[in-house]
Amino acid sequence: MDDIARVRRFNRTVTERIGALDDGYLARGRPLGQSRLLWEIGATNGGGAELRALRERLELDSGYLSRQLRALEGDGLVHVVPAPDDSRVRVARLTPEGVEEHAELDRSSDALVGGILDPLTERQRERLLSAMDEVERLMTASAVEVRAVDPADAAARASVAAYFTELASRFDLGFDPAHTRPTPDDEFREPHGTFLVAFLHGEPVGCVGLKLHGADPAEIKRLWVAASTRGMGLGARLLREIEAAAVRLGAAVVRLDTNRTLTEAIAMYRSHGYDEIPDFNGEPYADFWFEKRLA
Amino acid sequence: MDDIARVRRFNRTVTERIGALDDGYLARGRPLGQSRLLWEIGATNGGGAELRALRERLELDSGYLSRQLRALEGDGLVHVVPAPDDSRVRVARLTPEGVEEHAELDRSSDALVGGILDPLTERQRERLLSAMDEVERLMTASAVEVRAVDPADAAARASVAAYFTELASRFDLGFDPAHTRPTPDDEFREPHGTFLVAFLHGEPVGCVGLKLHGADPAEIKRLWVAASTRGMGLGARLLREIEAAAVRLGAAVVRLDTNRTLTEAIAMYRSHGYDEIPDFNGEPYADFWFEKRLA
DNA sequence: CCATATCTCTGACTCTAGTCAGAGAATGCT
DNA sequence: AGCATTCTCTGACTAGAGTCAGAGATATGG
Repeated sequence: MDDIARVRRFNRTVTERIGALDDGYLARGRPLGQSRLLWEIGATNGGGAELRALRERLELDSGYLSRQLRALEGDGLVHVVPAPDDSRVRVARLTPEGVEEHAELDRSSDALVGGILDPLTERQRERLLSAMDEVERLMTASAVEVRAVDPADAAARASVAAYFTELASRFDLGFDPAHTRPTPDDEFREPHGTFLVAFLHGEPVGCVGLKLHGADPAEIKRLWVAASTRGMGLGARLLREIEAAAVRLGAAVVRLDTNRTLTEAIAMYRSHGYDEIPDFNGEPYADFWFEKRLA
Repeated sequence: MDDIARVRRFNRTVTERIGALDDGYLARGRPLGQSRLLWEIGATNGGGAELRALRERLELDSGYLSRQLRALEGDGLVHVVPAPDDSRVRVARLTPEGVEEHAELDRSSDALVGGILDPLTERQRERLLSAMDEVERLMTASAVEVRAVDPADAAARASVAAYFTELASRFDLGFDPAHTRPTPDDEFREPHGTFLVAFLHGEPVGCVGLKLHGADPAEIKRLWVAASTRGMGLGARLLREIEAAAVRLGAAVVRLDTNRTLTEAIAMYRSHGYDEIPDFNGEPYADFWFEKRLA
């Protein structure tokens, strides 16, 4: 059976079995939209959910949301009050009955999941759960989109900031960006270089920069993968894409430096054809230097 | 993370990624219901689809179906003609434009599946597909429902017929039900015994019978699993459930006979605590006899 | 041949989801 | 203080999905 048929078959079985779950049972005699909303309000811990945040998250029309809330208020499950600091903004909060109803949704969703797991033996269940984890991880990985972004762009800035924070927590001696060799934005812009950011659901979850040095080898810098998306091969993907960009921009060889505490990265460089070379840039925080000749 | 959270997480990722597929793109500017219908008509090979069959399969109201078909007819994608043999029945058939549109749906669905697979490396893709197969198999397994059924019931008859057909094709010397020791329905009815059938989507996909012999060991017979549902542990499940039924009906020991060509069954009996014993019933088609003491 | 059942179609509904254009209140900016 | 902006709400819609009660045509069993 070919790949596409396998995916379709998976699709059919899964939606039939799990789709029924969401639609039928979570509704509990109430329109699905209202249940979803109730769920989402209940998921925001503590002080209630701002309407504008709900609208954003569920992508609802403001009029539509308003009406849905009124229906839930009518059922006594929710009450909507002005936000304390800004009384244009309103906040939805579950009433005690709403909390109870939310818990009930929770329970019936649990029961439905149980309906899938219960008929299986312990071993089958364990295999199903691992396979689900694998599908979930790989489908998430395939939802990641990598694209070139201006280094001054908010997503690029956020990625680099996260990268520096990560270094500070991992390096034995901490990390201070001021002590590293600085890279002006322009060096990560074409034609001097490029900067790639990986997005998942619009959030940056990884980055990598490339800096050309004329006829000398180009330099790969700022390779970062968010903790939440590790183990999905995203590092390797960023490396592949930045190598492709390097080729496109005319580099025949790429180099990079790294710290001895970044063991996964070091292993990855080695397994992707990078050879260790002597210090080529005097970077104070580096312990290893690598080089790869591109096809 | 507990099991239920794992399933929910899986659920969220999968429906987001694959649900978008069905809804958004398969619609192609046409209401989803009509696309589904078009798809289903196209899926029936050759002579078109009888409306009553469509109604059954898609669980549609007859008025609703009628209107949907009219809309598709209006778009020139389908034409509906009376069935040649019974002109109360009508048959929907794709027009050449309908065939083209169906192929287009097919292609765009392929493209969306491609969108999931393409960003992955060859190895990741292979892992995703195997994990999908595993999820699909185990979720199908968990959708199987086993219940006691009267041996004269259509589902029981169909199961036993399928079982005999299977035996005929596997035994070296064929199989003729007339030559085996017959079992009147009543012996598979409580209090003399019981008969379990496994259903998947309402279709019988397995069965097993139990025949009590007073203080002597009870006998397990007619253990069958449809070819389409092998490798899901359904045989073991039927065995477990019939053993439980035996205990409930007061049997302390169960016995069974089997033919040497049924190697998977023999392996299963051994691994489920059955010990080989001498011929206890003189069944002409049997080569092995097993016994198990129940807890 | 007649009564009954089967199958499809039409008309008349209901519900849910969702969109769009403002109105009105509160806030922020200058 | 005055004006633009932000946020929520109301009214007035549209469209899809689905239900229900027959009507009309055709088959079938006695």
